[in-house]
Amino acid sequence: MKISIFVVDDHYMVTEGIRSLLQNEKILDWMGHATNAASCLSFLKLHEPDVILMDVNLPDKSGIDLCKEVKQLYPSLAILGLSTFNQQAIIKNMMDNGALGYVLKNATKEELLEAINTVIKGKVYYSFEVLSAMRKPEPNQLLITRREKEVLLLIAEGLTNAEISEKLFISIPTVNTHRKSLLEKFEVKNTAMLIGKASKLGLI
Amino acid sequence: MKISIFVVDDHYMVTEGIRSLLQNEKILDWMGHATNAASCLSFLKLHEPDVILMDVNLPDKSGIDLCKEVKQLYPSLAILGLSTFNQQAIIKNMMDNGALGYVLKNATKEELLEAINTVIKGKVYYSFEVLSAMRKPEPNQLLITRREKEVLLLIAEGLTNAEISEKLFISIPTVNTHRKSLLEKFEVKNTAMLIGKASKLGLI
DNA sequence: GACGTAATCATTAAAAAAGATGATTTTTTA
DNA sequence: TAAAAAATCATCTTTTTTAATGATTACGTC
Repeated sequence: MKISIFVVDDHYMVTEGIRSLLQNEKILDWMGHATNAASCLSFLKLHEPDVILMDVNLPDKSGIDLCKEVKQLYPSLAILGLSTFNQQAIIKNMMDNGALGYVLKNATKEELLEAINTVIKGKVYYSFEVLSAMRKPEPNQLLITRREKEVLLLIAEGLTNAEISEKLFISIPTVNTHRKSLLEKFEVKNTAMLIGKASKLGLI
Repeated sequence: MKISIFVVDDHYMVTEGIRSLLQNEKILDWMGHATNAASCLSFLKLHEPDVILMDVNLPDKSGIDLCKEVKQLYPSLAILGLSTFNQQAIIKNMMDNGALGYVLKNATKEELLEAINTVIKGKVYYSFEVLSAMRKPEPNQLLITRREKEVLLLIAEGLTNAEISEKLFISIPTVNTHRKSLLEKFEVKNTAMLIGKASKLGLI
């Protein structure tokens, strides 16, 4: 039986590249592509692919959110995360929200086929490069708590401690505590570095 | 006479997508692709394509630097910038360094062909979306001066005013002045927002 | 139900950044 | 070369952040 594939990516060159790579595989059935989350969801109301290749960055919502939604609506569907970024935070987030695997956009045809064949069986697939990135003993960015992340986002928006404390209904010293934890966990020494690093990691 | 095309992009899916899009165009001659700046330069020692499609983000050096180098070595070569990002700062930078046009990775086949046919004649090409982005009266990010940019980078690295003043051999008040200009030009109210915005714009 | 972590708040002090104004000297550029 | 823009420095004030310590409460997990 054929494996049906659907791709969600806003870059036409990428979807076309994938189509071109996979078109001669007799085991695969190309169902088309969507360029945003909304049209992906519409498509899924009418069709049911076996595997979705899903970009992490979409114009209307993040691939991570879309992944979550799709997985709730169609739990049996296998989702493969797709991105140019090889970053623990993003990858982990994607996997936590239901993706079964993760491949980079510089993956070879062989990697892509292996990924598809792996997730279709319900197993987890990471490409080689992703694995080696995951192994790196990166700082503790992933360990930041819910509250710390809220504070981080507000800092990035330019709010001062006083403003944050108002917005979150907590005291200024508390905001300060979170702020200090963030500096520690990110291993940086001030706000500028914090935002820089968080930005690089795609957290803001 | 055929137009020979060469692509520099580290994402295999993208180069494959472009190849697939262009393969049936009789007027074009596909010369292959490189996945990094170094192999692009090696290739150019042996061959001379008419047009290069060049990604802005390469693993070994930025497309902007590569663009500059290639243009110095082979002035007659037409370079088309290629990126997922539609940002004035990057686009302007690329064009200033010798690119003749700029297309996004979600460009259609028609756009791509038009871009190639335009730059081969020595004319400038912007895709529709790029043009509309350029028209937007974005802040004054592009107008930051050399010195301001230096200061910006050091701020992003986490240096304090005192440290920056030492590094650049200027007084602390001067650093402060630059810092304040940066806040103004970026239309932000503190360091956190500054770094966030600069990061989004790909300046750091 | 004990334990660890997260989240909360407090106090005090030092360091750094931001805001306001003004002024001089280079550099660029029209 | 004259005007405009950039880079430099100064003073002073206010706001904000960072640091150092300590402590209580809430919550989920084993």
